[in-house]
Amino acid sequence: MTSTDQLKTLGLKVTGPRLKILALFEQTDQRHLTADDVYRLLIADSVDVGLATVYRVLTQFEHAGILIRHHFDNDKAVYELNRGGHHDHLLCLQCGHVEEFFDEEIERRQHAIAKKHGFKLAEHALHLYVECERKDCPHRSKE
Amino acid sequence: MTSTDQLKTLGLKVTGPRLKILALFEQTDQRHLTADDVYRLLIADSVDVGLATVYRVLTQFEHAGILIRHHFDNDKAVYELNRGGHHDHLLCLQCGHVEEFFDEEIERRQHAIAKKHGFKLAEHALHLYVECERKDCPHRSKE
DNA sequence: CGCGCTATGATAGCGCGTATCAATAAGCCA
DNA sequence: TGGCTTATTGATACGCGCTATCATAGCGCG
Ligand SMILES: [Mn+2]
Ligand SMILES: [Mn+2]
Ligand SMILES: [Zn+2]
Ligand SMILES: [Zn+2]
Repeated sequence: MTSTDQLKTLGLKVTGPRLKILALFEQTDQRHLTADDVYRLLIADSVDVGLATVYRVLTQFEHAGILIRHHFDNDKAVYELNRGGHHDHLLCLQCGHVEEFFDEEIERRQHAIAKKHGFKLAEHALHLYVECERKDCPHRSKE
Repeated sequence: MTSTDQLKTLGLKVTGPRLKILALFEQTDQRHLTADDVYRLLIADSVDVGLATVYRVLTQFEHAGILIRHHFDNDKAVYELNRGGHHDHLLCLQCGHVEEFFDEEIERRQHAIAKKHGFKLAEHALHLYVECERKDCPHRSKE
């Protein structure tokens, strides 16, 4: 399905900013982007967009299920394309490198724990903060 | 060990605000407090303290290992007394009720996952967001 | 005590994100 | 297609949590 159709299906008007932001997430190799990342990348690509619009569209896309928002332990939220498969994150404290993982058993136990306490698990956040073993961190990219 | 001795041992001057804040965490039944919670509780107890001091002391206590800071998925950080045993948190989305748990197997797997990816686990955050089963949430207290 | 230096508290500032509001443009219908 | 209605955009002001600044107060030590 084309991006235009995808927006229409969700009842969102097909506008320049929405198409550009969606295209950005589909094309970039950086999976996890902050609002400011998106804004800068668009500006650098000569797309004249406002920061407020970026924030609004990201929120709309999140509510529409196109994007997923995460709040790692820094001050800014990051978004990534919702590719359907749930995963959790491992983050290097030195360089900020982000890696994804999924552990069936941990997922199972989370549900069991919630149930044992008399609740129904709605969502969860599992963030593993790690340190590169070597002094010269192998993951030097910003991300 | 008395609170005064505890502060001295840590190389912190024994001051009114520090003693009062420490006493507050040791006495209150609310385990997890925001900076503003602490500020309001002290003011309500006729302790004349500044908000900036509360923020500073909480940070110092965290670095000293007296307190632990958490960032649940709202905008403000919460602190709790470091009672030695690690635990993770389960949070009700309806009423904000917080419950603590510890799962040996999940802890083990977190280390294994970090290792498998070539890192050493430094810390982690595991937050289970749940919904009360009943419409009339059983946990109506604020926290 | 009395001195040096840290701690305090009022307040200004900072960063991320949201609300406001006038101008613009998407979608729809004739 | 041309106009009309209404959602969207973008510049900017604002809110909130927290930190920096700086003059004053008070802790600790001789
Ligand atoms: Mn991811
Ligand atoms: Mn706790
Ligand atoms: Zn998970
Ligand atoms: Zn844990």
